[in-house]
Parts: sequence; C-alpha cells; structure tokens
Amino acid sequence: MNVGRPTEFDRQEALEKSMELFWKNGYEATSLAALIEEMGIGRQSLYNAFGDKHKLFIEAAEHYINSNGQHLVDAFKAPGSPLGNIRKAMEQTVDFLTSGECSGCLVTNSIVELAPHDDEVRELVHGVVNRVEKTIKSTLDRAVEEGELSPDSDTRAIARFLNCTVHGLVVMHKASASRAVLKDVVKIALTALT
Amino acid sequence: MNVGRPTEFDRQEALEKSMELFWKNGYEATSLAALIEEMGIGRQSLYNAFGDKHKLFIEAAEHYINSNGQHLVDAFKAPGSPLGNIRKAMEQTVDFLTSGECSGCLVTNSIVELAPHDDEVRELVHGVVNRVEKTIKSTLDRAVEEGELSPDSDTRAIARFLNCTVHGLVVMHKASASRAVLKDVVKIALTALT
DNA sequence: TTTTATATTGATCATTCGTTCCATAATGCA
DNA sequence: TGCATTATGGAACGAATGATCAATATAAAA
Repeated sequence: MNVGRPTEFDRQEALEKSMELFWKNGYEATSLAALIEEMGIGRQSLYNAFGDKHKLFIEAAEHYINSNGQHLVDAFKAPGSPLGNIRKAMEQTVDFLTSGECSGCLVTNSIVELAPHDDEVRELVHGVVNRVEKTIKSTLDRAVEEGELSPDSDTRAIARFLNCTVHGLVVMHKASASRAVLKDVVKIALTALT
Repeated sequence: MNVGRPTEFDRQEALEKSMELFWKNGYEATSLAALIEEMGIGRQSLYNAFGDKHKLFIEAAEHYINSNGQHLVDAFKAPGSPLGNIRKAMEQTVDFLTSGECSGCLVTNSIVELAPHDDEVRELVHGVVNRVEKTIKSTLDRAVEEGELSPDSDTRAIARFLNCTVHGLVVMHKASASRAVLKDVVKIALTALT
C-alpha cells in the first residue's frame, strides 16, 4: 500500500491557509486562483486533496471550529468560578476580535453569508450554535449549584442570550466598533447574570 | 427641458426589487442577470438609471435604511413609556425576523459581507450603527428622566448593548434559531435594564 | 525492470461575471 | 419637420469563474 507519487505539500498547512482566506474574505469572494496562490499548491492538487471549492470550505470551517472555536468552549468549561469563567470568556472574545488582523468569526460569517441557502453549511453552523449553547448552559448550571446564581435562573435562556451576544459582538466589530464599545456591551451583558 | 425618450419603468419599484434581492442573497451572490430579471428592466436601463452594480447596491441599502430601518427607530422614539418602547422594539425585531420570508437584516448582512473591505459600505453601515445607538440612548435617557431607570445607569453602554443584541438576534435567526430562542434572548436582554 | 498508482504541471474547458457598444425608438424643442 | 436628447433592446466584450483533461513525474509493488 501507500503506492503512487507522494504528496509534496502539507495537507494540514494548506487547509489552514484556505481557512484564513475564507475567514477573511468569505466564501464567494474567495476565488480558486486566490486559494491556490495562498495555499501554495497546484490547481489539480487542490482538487485531488479536497474535492472541490465547497468541500474545501466545509473542511476549512470544521477545522476552524475545532481550533479557534474550541478556545471559547474551553474558556467556559475551565475549572474555577463558573461566573468568572463566563466573564473571562466574554472578555476573551473581545480580545480575540480586537487583537491582530482577525476578521470576525468564520462561523458568524458563514451563518450570514451561506446558512440561508446552503444546507450543508446551515447544518454545520446550527450544530455549533447548539453546542455552544449547551456549553454555556452547563457552566451556568454549575454556577447555580455552587450558589453563584439564583436557583430559579433560566439558565437555558441566559445561555442563549450570551451566545447571541457573542455573535452580536462579532458584527459590531465588523461595523468598525471600537474596543470601548465592545467592552461596554460585555459590561452590560454580564449584568444579566443575577 | 425633460427632453428625450421617457423612462418606461418605475424607478422606485425597480429599486425596491433590487433591495429585496440583495437582502435575500447578499451582494456577491446577486448577479446582474438576476437583477434585471427581478427588476423587470433591460440591462442598459439599469446602467442608465443606477450607474453600476455597486452604486445600485448602495442606493438599495440606503432605501432599506430609510424604510425597514426606520421602523426600528420609530419604535424606540414612540411616545409613552421609554422602557415599554424598548421592550416593544425588541419584540418587534423578533417578529420582523420570524414573520414571512425575511432574510435577516440587510444592514447586518452588509456589515458581515462587505464592511471589512468596502469603504463606502463600511461608512454607510457605521453611520447606521451610530445613529441607532444614539436613538436608543436618548430613549434610555428619557427613561432616567422619568424615573423608570436608575439615574446612575450607563445609558450609552446599555444602548450599545441593545444595539449589539439586535445584530445578534439577526445572526441567530439565520442560524435557524427558533422563535422561542429569540424570545429567550430578548427576555434576558431586558433584564439588563435596571 | 515492468507495472500500477498517485501527484504535479500546464493547457484548456464551458459558463458566468459585470460592463459597454451600437442601432433603434420615443420624446421635447426649434 | 428636422434636431437634440434620452431610453430601450440585443449583441458582444474581455476578464474571471470553477472545473477538467492530458502529459509527465515519482513513488511502491510485482
């Protein structure tokens, strides 16, 4: 087995590059020419390794979810004060958005650009949204258990709310909102945790 | 004056149709062919009347802001209880999103798809975001004056927060969030008004 | 060494993109 | 009735799109 000419490029590295491109420019605005340029591989190699543009995008999005997206989940699930984790996670989101040349969130971008008319993407991002909601809810439930939150809190609703706030922050940032604006948003959002 | 062959189509009607198309599909995914089809005018007539695709989009976006966007502003500025207005405006947003075949919000969509690399669009939507923030803030300030809100409330921060929540709601809806989810979000968001 | 299988390279595909040219039609003005 | 001006409809533009073909190169297996 393992017969045939060996692949010359690093598949994971190429996937990463494509992810950055889709992240920055969106799906439609990212051309095949730009992809092979940035990924540093030949046209045919791209098709051999990833199928086609859409399949590559799905894989790039999944990679994004498993890397960048995981950081958010980890922040919520960290040991220590549940409410402290939530505060940190929200502040981390602001840092993530305002530091460096990040262009929002690939998931949020994909929701807006593709989800309404792309079944595969919709299913993918819907799953992410649900998983994040559950993650936040479990943290909130722990907060209730540990007495940081009132026992009659609607933790599911609060989880949905915080999830929504994160997406809102991404949009605000893309609309040229300053770091001060985003911090204001987080400050008020956290007052809902009572 | 008024010399030359008269225009055969209704300019405003055509603009409206283009707005719906951009609203539903986004800028890149809306082709000239689809536009002239939906607008019911000839190719050349489109260029005569609107310049080019990008100019048409800007005009369509401005029209959206002056029609659909105005409804939100009106809801905040209505007479009566300021806090009541805010609650109604948020609930109206949920209704707007979940009723009919609406595809989110053209402003939110444009922020995500175009604002990062389209100066003209960025300026346009940034202005909208700022205006909405000021509108909400003035309503909140009135709430403080009328004793509905604590005098030491950070009304600007709350305004930014509510603005952010609206955009978040749009994204959530596009990610197939149910009406129940959106209502949960609003319910919690309104608890920040204390 | 021959065979088989995979990767790379470059040319090329048909389609679609946004846009423009051109001939014609329809109006107001002189 | 010309004349100037604008609108319309159709053809066509070059460029870019995503995708594929065919030829060559490089490896393991027989």
